[in-house]
Amino acid sequence: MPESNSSVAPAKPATARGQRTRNKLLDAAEQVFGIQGYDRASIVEITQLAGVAQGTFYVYFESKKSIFIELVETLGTNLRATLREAVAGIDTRLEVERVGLEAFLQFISSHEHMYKIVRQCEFVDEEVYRAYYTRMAAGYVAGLKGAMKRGEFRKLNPEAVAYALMGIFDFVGMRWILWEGKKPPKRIFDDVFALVAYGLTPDEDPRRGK
Amino acid sequence: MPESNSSVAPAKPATARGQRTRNKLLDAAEQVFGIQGYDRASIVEITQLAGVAQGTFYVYFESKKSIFIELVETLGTNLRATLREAVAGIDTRLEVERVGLEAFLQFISSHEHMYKIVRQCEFVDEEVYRAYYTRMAAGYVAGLKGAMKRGEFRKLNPEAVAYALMGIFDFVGMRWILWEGKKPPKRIFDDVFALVAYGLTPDEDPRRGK
Amino acid sequence: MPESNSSVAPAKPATARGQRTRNKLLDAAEQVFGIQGYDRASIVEITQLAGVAQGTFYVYFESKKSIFIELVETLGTNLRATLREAVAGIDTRLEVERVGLEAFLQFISSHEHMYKIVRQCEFVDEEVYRAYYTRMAAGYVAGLKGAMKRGEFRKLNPEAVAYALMGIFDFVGMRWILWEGKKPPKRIFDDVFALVAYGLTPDEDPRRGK
Amino acid sequence: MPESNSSVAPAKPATARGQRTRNKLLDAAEQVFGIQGYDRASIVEITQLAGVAQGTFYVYFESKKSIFIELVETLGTNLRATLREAVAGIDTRLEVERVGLEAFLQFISSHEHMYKIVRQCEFVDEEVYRAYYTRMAAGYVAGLKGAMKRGEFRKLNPEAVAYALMGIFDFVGMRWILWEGKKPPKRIFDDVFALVAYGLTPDEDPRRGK
DNA sequence: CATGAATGAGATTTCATTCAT
DNA sequence: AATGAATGAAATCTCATTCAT
Repeated sequence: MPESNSSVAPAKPATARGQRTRNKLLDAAEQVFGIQGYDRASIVEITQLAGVAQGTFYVYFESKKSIFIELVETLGTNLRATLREAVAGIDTRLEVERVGLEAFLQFISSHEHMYKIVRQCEFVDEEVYRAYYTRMAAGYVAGLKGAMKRGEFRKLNPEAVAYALMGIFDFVGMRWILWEGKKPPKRIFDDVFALVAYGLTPDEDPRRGK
Repeated sequence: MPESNSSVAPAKPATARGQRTRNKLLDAAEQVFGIQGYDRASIVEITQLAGVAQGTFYVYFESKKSIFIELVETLGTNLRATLREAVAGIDTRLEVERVGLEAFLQFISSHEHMYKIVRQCEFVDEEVYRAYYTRMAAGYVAGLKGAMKRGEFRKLNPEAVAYALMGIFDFVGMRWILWEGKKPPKRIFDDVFALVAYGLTPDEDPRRGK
Repeated sequence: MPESNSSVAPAKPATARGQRTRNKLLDAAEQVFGIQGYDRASIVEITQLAGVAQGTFYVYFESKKSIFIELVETLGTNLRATLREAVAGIDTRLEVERVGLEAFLQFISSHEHMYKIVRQCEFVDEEVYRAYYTRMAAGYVAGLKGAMKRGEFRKLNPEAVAYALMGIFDFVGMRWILWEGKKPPKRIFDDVFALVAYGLTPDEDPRRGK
Repeated sequence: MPESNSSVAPAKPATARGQRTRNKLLDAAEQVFGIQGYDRASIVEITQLAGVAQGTFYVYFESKKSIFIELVETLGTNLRATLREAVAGIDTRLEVERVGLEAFLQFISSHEHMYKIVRQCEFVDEEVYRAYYTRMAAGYVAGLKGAMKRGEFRKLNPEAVAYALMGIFDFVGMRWILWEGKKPPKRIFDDVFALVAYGLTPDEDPRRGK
């Protein structure tokens, strides 16, 4: 596996046609990485699925690794944006959590490969992998701090809570969406959320429960 | 002269010397798979670390995949046994959870590679990967059902709760043990556990909290 | 990072340069398989003789086996075509046999490796091996039937005769061309042919003998 | 494939037990070489089929090649002896041929692997391979010369005839016994023999035909 | 006599990447 | 911008053979 040495870093495409080709490659890569995993995925397969020649790949991407990382980062950015938009305008934090969970499950339902892609990233570039969760956690922490200060949530270490919540969402998503192939039934969703709600809101909070 | 008929499935070693060699290989494999991940790990590296010749590997294991799977299954079995022993004799379920979390974090602290190994398994053999969590979940579910029946825990779907708890433990372990390199500070541990405790125990339960 | 999904079946070369490379490989393979036999032949040796890099082989052929089979089938097709052309226009069947034997010996004289290649095929792909002789026999049978119906040849089971003739030619070719390195002297050729002629033509046939 | 260097050439077994083990290995080797061919056959497989440990092989045989050659030579010797015995006491040469063909087909019927073993030999040790046919041919030549001198057979080059006959027998054996799995039907046998008979015996010979 | 552990050379195959066109 | 031929390093796996017990 020669490490690129000379060769200029590919520039962004200048023409619309170039832009299109680049996107075809990204889409194909999402499929292939999602199904085969990073190491088993091959550039040939990606280019074939994209319908271009092998050499074309290196017109747009520096390496296999670089397209993978771009993919992970794009997915992360999109997921966070989706969540932000989903909860915009909601005024109780607990409701934010409910809608957030809902939106998260929805997002991974329609990006079936994202799970595997993100997880593979741990082995491809640890830094990028951590950044993915670190940024996600940062978003949570901000929201949680506010809710704790306002007394909506118990006063607990916000980072601990953030990772706990991400863990719950991740595993529930894996169990039902990845393995079952569909979003969890309402009964499961409600119970997961109840656990979260009781865990987060102070006993005396009248709004608690649903 | 390859293109063989799958040759001969390696038998268990007949002598103590053989047993020793096999173990050296397993130990080396745990290191190498843990550091490099399945695909990047190479048999050469494993045998070098084990201090045997390359061909010796195939005296004891059928393939790279087979030693990996043996490793994952052994780790799973050991972890479950450790947890079982840790909580034996404890009579309140909440305390079981606390001790269980403690033991889990302890276990992965001393098997630093287990995390990555288990996660890689998703890409190596999906069935084995699912079995790992399915069995773990089954253990939880049994305990949770009892606690719910006795009124110690809220009545929620036990499988949902099992995966939620595994998710919490997994992510907290990742964040502190994997990334930080040490067990989470008491403050974090307590807050994670508080979240779980409030989430699980009914409001009126006098034993709740710590 | 092997353990792939059979990757991509090599397409026919798109450029003249590619076609040239593919042919160089086929030529080299004929030499190497002919001298070493299938199993002892190695891809390295073939590519070295062809003057290309090892990986280039797999640009044009799926596997060692596939190039070998292509070789056998090509040889069979060429031999049959050569025989067909050699006897075209000849009107007595006995003369056809004489010219055919001549042409056969000539063909293997100038394809010194063909013998060993075809024989190895029995161990590489039995079906291809049988097809080689089955097709050859079919050609014979057609001609023999006609000659028998016209009374030129004795009425004998045509398939039996076809295999007997192929056996004679094969063994005579082996004894003189393969082992001696040159075509059998006239005296041998004539006696072999006499045996065939007397065996095939009815006693009263005035044209019999030479 | 290391070539043996030191290590003493294995002596013939001293005990009856040793003799038994050696024979078990030879029998197993006949099976394995016959089914897999020389190169694909492995010592492990032979020893497993023989029910002994891998190392035991080298107590009795110097190498893979040496057991193979012993096998070929034994088969050749046995075949020739069988033919000799079958035709002993027969006084017309044509009848000798008929009975010889019969006996040949019978022999290979009951040594199903012999065909492939002998053919593989061409690629293992050319000298042994030629000796196999050379000796067989020598037997024929002797008999043919006599028959020709006595006027029983046409005067043709005896070696040419010998190889032609061996070719016929070989190919007929291949077509019916190897491929069909049973001896050729009487009709085929008779026609093959008729071809031979008419080819060999002078026209005026009153005994000709059947 | 017999065993089974150990070796290491060698074989096929894959694939990211480069480059001339 | 796009192509497809070519490369060569590296990976997994096989197996004849040796050796200590």
